[in-house]
Amino acid sequence: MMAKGKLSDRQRRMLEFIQTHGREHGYPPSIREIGRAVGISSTSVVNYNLNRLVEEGYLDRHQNVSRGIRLTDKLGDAASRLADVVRVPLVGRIFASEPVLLPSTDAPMFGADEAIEITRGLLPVHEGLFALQVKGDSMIDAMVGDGDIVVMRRQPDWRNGDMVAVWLRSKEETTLKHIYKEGARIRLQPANPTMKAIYVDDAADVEVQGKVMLVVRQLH
Amino acid sequence: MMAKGKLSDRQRRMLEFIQTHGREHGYPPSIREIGRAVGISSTSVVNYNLNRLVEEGYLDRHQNVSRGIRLTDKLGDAASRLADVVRVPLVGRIFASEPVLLPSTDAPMFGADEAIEITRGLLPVHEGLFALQVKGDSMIDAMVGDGDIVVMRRQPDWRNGDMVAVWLRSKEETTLKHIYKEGARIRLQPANPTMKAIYVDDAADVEVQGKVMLVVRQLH
DNA sequence: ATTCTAGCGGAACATCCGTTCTATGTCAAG
DNA sequence: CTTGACATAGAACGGATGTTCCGCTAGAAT
Repeated sequence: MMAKGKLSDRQRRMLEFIQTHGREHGYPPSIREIGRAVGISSTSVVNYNLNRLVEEGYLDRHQNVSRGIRLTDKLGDAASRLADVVRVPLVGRIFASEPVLLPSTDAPMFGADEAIEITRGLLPVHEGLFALQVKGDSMIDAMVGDGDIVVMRRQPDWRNGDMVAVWLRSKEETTLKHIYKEGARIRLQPANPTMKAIYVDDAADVEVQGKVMLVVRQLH
Repeated sequence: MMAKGKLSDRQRRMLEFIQTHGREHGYPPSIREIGRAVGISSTSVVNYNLNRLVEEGYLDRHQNVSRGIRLTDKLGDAASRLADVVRVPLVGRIFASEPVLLPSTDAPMFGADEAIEITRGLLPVHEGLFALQVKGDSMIDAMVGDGDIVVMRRQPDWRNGDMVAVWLRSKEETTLKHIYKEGARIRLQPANPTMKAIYVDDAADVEVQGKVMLVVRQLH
């Protein structure tokens, strides 16, 4: 006998199929389609197990409605919750030796064939974002390595402690640093606590290109 | 006459209804439901306008399938691209001084109330994943800082060059390193190229806890 | 042994639903 | 005015789909 709260193998496969079918087709499967997929010849058996899944809280059903099935979020299935994503254009690369290439227009994604998708929950803001891929090992003091993707927000203003991409005019160099205003001068603090800060006397020498919101490193 | 590429008021309302219906019920509306919602008595008229919307690229339709409608992303609707998300349980924290806390069961998300959502495109695999938040600055040689989130895959085997979380039995220490087998001994290479590798003579001394797939750093 | 329940299979049924056909009206082009 | 494309309405048809009923089996409970 099947213990309460447990799912049979068939029921697990049914859930998985409903999940997959919804993702691939945009609508739920019919009873007969479910039966065909998991190897049940009788529609009444599919119906029976669907009702069991409703009892266990995995499904909602609408009576007398074709494909009237909805997955609940009991499985933690992403498709059932409104976790939508933000599409961030990948506008280029970032070197130490060049200023940040800012997106030329504010028109979102216009002509940007490359982009990465980030779930909304990972980002505090969702507008004015763009992404750059770091080239080379020059940003190691910011704990950012070769190939890492930096998601930034285009904004000229900043607050103490923000991590920003700055272009140092005198050095002709782009770096990622935490920025602090200390009286007349500006302190640029590496994220790596074992490294020392840089002090800039002339505030006009630092050009803030954007505020870093997220760093993503993909390992293969 | 209706200009090419333009939508009539009816068609706009149809699109909006299909969108809303999908969000509220989990499945698309039938032709008659659409007609009722936008004030069309004839099913053939709804059918006609649906085909027009397909021509304009707003819809996909499956023939002879009830509710066989899917919205394309032409409207920029987030709901149409909300399926590509993987939910990764955030099972704990990772210290240098303790072994990695592995998820006790393989049952997905069991009891894990905390989780992060990652878009599928960012991860090469979507199973057996769990996430840990790094506590402290002890992983700086892996370019991983305090508060960073490490997404790992539970797997005992590894290949040369993989970045893995290892527990060094003799040192009683957890680190994140690139791992290489060099003859009898094992080389553990920090991600930071300015730092030196560690060599372990006894292969039994290293216990691979998981393979690192992704590192995410959120700046506030 | 008997009873009861969970689970399965098959068939019949009513309805839901997409498709198709015919008819009507509108409006601009000829 | 005539023509033709476009849009709409209504009705009918057939297949798709959910529901229900009956019978069967295996195993646990009595």
